[in-house]
Amino acid sequence: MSTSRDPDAPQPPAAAPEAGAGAEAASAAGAEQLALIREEVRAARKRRKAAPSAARLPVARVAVDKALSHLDQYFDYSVPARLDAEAVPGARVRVRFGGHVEDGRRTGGSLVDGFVVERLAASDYPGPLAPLRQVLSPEPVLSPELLRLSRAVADRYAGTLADVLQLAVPPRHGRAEAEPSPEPRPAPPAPEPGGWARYAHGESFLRALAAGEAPRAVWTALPGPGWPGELARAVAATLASGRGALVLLPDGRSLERVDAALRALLGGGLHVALTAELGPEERYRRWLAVSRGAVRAVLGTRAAMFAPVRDLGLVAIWDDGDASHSEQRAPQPHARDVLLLRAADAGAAALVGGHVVTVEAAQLVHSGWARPLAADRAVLRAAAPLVRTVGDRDLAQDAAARTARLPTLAWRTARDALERGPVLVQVPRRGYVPRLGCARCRESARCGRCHGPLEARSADGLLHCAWCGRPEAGWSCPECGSTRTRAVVVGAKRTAEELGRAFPHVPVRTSGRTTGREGVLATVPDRPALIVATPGAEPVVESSELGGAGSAGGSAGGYAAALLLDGWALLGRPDLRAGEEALRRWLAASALVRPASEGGTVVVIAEPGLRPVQALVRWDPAGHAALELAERQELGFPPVARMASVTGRRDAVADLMSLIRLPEGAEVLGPVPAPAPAPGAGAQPAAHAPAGAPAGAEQPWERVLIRVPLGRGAALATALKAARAASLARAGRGARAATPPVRLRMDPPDIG
DNA sequence: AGCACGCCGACT
DNA sequence: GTCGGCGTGCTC
Repeated sequence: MSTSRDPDAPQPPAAAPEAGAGAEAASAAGAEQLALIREEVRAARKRRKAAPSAARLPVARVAVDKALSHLDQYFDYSVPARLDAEAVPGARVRVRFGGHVEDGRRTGGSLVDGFVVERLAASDYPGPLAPLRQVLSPEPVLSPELLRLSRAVADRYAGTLADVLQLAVPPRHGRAEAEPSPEPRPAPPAPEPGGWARYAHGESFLRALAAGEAPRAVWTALPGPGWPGELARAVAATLASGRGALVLLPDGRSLERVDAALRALLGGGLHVALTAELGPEERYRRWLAVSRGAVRAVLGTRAAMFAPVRDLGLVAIWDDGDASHSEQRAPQPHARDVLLLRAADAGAAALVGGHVVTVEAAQLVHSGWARPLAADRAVLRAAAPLVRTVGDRDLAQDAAARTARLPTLAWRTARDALERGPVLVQVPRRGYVPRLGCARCRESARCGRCHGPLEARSADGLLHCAWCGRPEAGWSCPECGSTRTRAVVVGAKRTAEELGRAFPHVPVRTSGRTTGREGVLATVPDRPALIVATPGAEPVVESSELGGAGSAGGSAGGYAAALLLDGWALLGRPDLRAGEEALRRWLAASALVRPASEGGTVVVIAEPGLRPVQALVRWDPAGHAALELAERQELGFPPVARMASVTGRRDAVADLMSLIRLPEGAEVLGPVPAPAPAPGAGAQPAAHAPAGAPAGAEQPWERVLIRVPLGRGAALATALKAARAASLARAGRGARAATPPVRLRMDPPDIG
């Protein structure tokens, strides 16, 4: 690293004498020379100290890139005159941080990166200011809006600004930065409504976007291949109003579909896609084009949630229930929340869409913040496939199901559909945690006090609550009164092979991370085949418009049928969202099937009486979400309450909990034993104790859940942050080094 | 995280 | 009397 721009860097004096050799070095002459050198160095330092500061606004307030939880604050530095022009607000700088004062001058410390937050005429810091060492680039990458957003996200998630800035500002790439960004293109004309005409308020939503207004909607997308086009038109309408748009997709495949739709609508040059696949240089190039205002529309995966779109007019998220919208790095913000913060800050429109409606989205409607955007029942019926169920009673009477593992109805449906086109078979992924349910009716077994899930944890044979840890001695099913439980889990490893045997003359292909050797397929041709896919990896059927094997009748395209075989595995997950998640995956697969009018049929192997199954049969995701929301309200579950988890070694958790000043109405659940996180999973790698460490050093991990009423989430985050800072400050150095810090998580997704 | 300051035991 | 142990606190 060049030090030419660093005046304080230790440098040899200009006429450094050669080191004396042998005994002569210790002579009086040598000592005299050393003193002379020392004098020279001091004089040089003085000369450098005289380096003038900038005349105007000589102070730079800097957000230092050090994720110390008790140091979440700005630091002021003086701006040397030579850096005056470059040290603009938002610029990346390098400063010396953490040194000490030695006869009036600063030594030691390490160079850290940071961002200039603002330039000031004077600092309120009483001590002498250290100078900025280097301006890495005058590019103002941290705009005031991005800083405001990062601050808000840090506060909401009990994280530090430094952590969020790591997510919000991509690493610099010199070559990309040196290039000019393309000329901004003129705004396109407002688009025709297209598929939005199928929705009750679709056209008015699009008109409002084009008119520069800020409508907010929870969009229940119709089944079929139309939704990428609808998103593209929403973007185009926003661009037409002279504003920018940001659309987040859960994965690269869905992003490519929207990208293609937008290209078909507007041509290229008006938008960019931001995904991890691009690599750092190209990603930074595109990010800069957005930051500089050269491109006003962004399609991206979750890391693009911070994309610095200018004059933000619309934020949109597709399939907000998909787990990949949740950032894995601290402080683990959720893309939906970040987008909603941005919409509120910028006065932008918001579109939360998917085939399913999440409870969080339903709450946006319930609170009046957003309006529902859905099609009338008649339109929906014309677009949706027929959904049929196979429940336990059907299975019990079905000898074929026991041997072939494929119920008769499913087999017949597939056989008939294979005459007309491809058939999708959705099978569960492996690795789901078994959960306890009623042995008779499979209702999930929950704690009588806090409604957490019960688990058979220890050898004492008792059931324990996974949330509050209370043993549940006399559980009985609230539905049917049975007192027996059983693990509710299904494996379907050999589904593909078994199907192959059931349909010997049909090609079988697989799509999925773990399932097949082909990996995840984006598309499959529109011809008879069995496509076995895990949830989220379902390929789209290629459009048969241009030749191909399509029928002459002008088919809408899609699978002729889908078999959803993973019902129990999905519903049996130890998760609050199991029902919503099952419905989400079923709807995602079913939305790829042709309408019932063209013979499209879905068979789901699940009890027809269950709420998500009924919602699938009636294709009523909004109704399902409303019921879920009402139930969460009753039980005090998120998102009606806000929750946080505190995970760490027993002492560390106990210490933090003893220091925290909880907001009013807070409820502490636990602690309960928790698995020690994998080293790579969290922010910091867990320090391994040396082999000879005393046995007491290896403390078990525990987790506490804290639940507060809606509206106290911010207070809870603040309290957690303060408690962690106090805990870190109190812990001795040795203790701090030996114990990995507690992990705080707002809105934990995996609370059972 | 580094790094220095500060206040108590064995040494030239 | 000092050298140095690491407990405690600060870093613009």
